[in-house]
Parts: sequence; C-alpha cells; structure tokens
Amino acid sequence: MIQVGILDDHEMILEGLATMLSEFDDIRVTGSWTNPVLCQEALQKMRPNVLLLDINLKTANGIELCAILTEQYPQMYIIAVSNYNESGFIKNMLRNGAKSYLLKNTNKNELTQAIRSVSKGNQFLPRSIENILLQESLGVAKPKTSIPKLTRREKEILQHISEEFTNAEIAEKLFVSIKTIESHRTNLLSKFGAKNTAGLIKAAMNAGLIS
Amino acid sequence: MIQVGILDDHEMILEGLATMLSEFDDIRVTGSWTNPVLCQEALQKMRPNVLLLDINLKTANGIELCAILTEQYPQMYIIAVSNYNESGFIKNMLRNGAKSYLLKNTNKNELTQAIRSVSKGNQFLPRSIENILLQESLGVAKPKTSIPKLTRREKEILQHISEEFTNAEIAEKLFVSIKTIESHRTNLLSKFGAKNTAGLIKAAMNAGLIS
DNA sequence: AATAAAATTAGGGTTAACCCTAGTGTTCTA
DNA sequence: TAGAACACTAGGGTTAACCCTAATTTTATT
Repeated sequence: MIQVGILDDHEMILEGLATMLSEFDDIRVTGSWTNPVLCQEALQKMRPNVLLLDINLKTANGIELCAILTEQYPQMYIIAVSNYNESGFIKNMLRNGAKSYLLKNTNKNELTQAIRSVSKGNQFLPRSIENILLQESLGVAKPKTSIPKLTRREKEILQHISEEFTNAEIAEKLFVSIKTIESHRTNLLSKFGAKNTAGLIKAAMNAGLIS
Repeated sequence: MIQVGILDDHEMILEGLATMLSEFDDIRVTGSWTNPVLCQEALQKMRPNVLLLDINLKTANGIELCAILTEQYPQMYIIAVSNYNESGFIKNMLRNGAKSYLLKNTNKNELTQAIRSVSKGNQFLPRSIENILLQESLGVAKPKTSIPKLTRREKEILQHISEEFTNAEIAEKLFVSIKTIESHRTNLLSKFGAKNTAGLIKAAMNAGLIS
C-alpha cells in the first residue's frame, strides 16, 4: 500500500486527486493540505511514501520547498505537479530532488504510473515532459515564460514605462540621454521576448514584475 | 436531476470535478471537455442545465465564450470557474451572462450549492466573492477604475494589440486603413484613461479584458 | 419614419518607439 | 591581474504610435 500526501492551494485539486486515486487499491491518500505549514507539521508524524507537490503555491515557493522536504525526508519521494511546461521549471524541480514532474492536465493513468514508479525510488517523466527537455537540449525550444533576470537599471526603467512615462521623461528623471533609455528598452524587449510595448507590459505583468 | 457540463483545459480538474460531483444523487456530469470546439459541438446535441466554464482557457477567451454560449443557449446556466479573484474578471463574467463565479480553491459544499442554485436560474456568489465586490464598491479596496464599455471593433483591436500586432498588421487583417486602427486605438486610450500602449495594456489586463 | 447618438471609417502632421551599431565602465574569475 | 562578460551609455536612421479633424454608416430613440 502506497501512502500519498498532497499539497496544493486549491481544494478542488485536492478533492479531485483524492477521489481520482480512491479507486486504486494499492494507493491511499493519507493526507492533503492547502497550507505548507500544516503540511510540514503533519509530515513529522505521518510519513507518506509519496508527496504530490504543487509547484506554484501562493504562500510558499514550491521549488524551494521541494529542496527542503527532500533533504528533511529522504525516504519520501516527491512528484511535482504544475501548470508550467517550461524546461526551466522542470529541470529546477528535478535538480531539487523531485522524482517526477506532471502537468496539471495529466490523466489518471499517468498519475498512477508516476506514483507507483516513484514510490520505488525510480524517476518517472511522461513522454510530453521528456520531449520538452529533449527539444530543448536539441536547441529547438524556446526559453519562454521563465522570468528574465533584469538589471537594476532595467527594473527601474520598466517601472517607469509601466507608469506611462515616455523615454524622454524617463531620461530626464535619470539624467541620461533618451538614447540610453531606448537601449534599455530594447534590451527589455529582448529579455521578455516581446516585439513591442504591448508585449513587454503583458509579459512583465504576467511575471509579476509590475502591477 | 441536474445535468452538468464542464469545460476546462486541465483533465485533472475535469476528472476531479466529475468524481467530486458523482456522490450527489441530484447532479450528473453528462459531458466534460478540454477543448472549446468539441464542447460547442457537443452542446448542440446534449443540453446540460449547467456549464462549469474555466475562464482562462488556453485556446479561447473564456469571457467571450461565456457571452456567446449565454446567447446561444439561454436555458443553460453558466458557472465561471477561475483562479482570478479580481473584481474586473468577476464583473465581466457576470455581465456576460454567468450566473455564478467560483474560485478554483472552492470546496465541494460551495460547488454543489452553486450548481443547485444556478440550475433554477438563480444567481449564486460565495461570500468571498461577494466581499470582493462589496469592498470595491465601498472604495475600501483598490479603487479599480470601472471597466469601460468597449465596442465590438474595439475589443477586437485591443485583442490584436495585446498579441503584439502593429496597426498596419491589424489593418490588413481587418481590411481597413491603418488610420482606422489608429482611431480605434485613440478611443481605447481615452476609454481606459491611458496615455500610451503601456497604460492601455496594464489597464486592460487589470480589467480582465485580456490575459 | 425622422433624427439623434454612437460606431466605424480615414487623412495630415507630429512625436515616440524601435533597430543597428558602438564606446566606456564594472564586476567576476581563471 | 589580465581577460571576458556584463552593464550602462549614446548616436543615426526608420517605423510605429499618437493627436486633431471629419465623413459615412449603423444603431437606438421618439
């Protein structure tokens, strides 16, 4: 009997996963939490063999949490569950000790396969995820939605752009040439993979860098 | 017996919702789709009383879809299911005909309440959602600028702008002059109280008109 | 059916944004 | 401590966005 714990912000997902798994005799959901703190408290007493871990929790960083839990409970194997299909997230989670990475649009079959495989300490990646990594290693893929690393100046200028200031106005504020601002702006477009201001603002908002 | 359809990108959510609802004798899930096109095809034959509609689909705009489906099937009541708790999204969905708005972290109780209430044609909003709207109307929360009413053409052009198309490209798509697009664009700026594209995209995203 | 209001269309002229190139300064590391 | 990598600066030239004005078409109202 494989004991499974689940940590996810959404109660709907918790209940969904639990009911999905309830039909399998060799799997039992022994705990499910919407709160990382409660989860960690519970893990001290009850030790599931497998933990389904949401990667984008509201109140904690799923990626960091994965590293912490892996170190703390080396005999508990973690399956990352995420909406993100970017190779960066996948590699990060696997590097931080996750044994498997599933997208939230996974199906029952894939899910149980992953749990059974991981519970024995094996790694399990669905073909779709393997393909993303393969594509990337071949240089085919796009390093997209991952949040780009901005310099101090770029952050500053992005903020001003989002506040509807023109290049000339920003230049005046920062005591530099308009051309300098334009350069930073070009770099911002490039880092976000955007073609113009519309794409830049959209990407920056989605990345949570402006509001 | 209330017949329920579900449209959501994530199979996990579909299976989860279906199994969650399976324990209630008065509710039956008669169809679930990850694809808006398949959903619309199916709706022509089978007519569920209630549709659970994900607001942020990958392949379609859930908000627009809501308006279309409400007009097409006035006897089918729609419950919006979303991750977003911004008042803009909520008001937009309700304005477009949704009878209820639930967050994805809703629970079994709230969900069944919503379905039962909505199936009779009543509106149902959980307290949490009501509070967001109340807070806003009291001006306590973010003084979110009221969502401007856009014309059909303006919505269309806004969408294209957000997809990084230039005025020239949009003009070509719509078979009108660049100058026409520029006019619409000016009107959009005016309606959103924005000074430039940056402000426009920010305002439109905050209003939930684009994602 | 008459008419007002709103939506869609578009031109002329100006300003802001964007592309390409490149020098100088700063920081990290072999 | 030399050298590479990155950050910040800026010019020249082109394209896209924006402002003001206004005609025509569609929609709503009486």
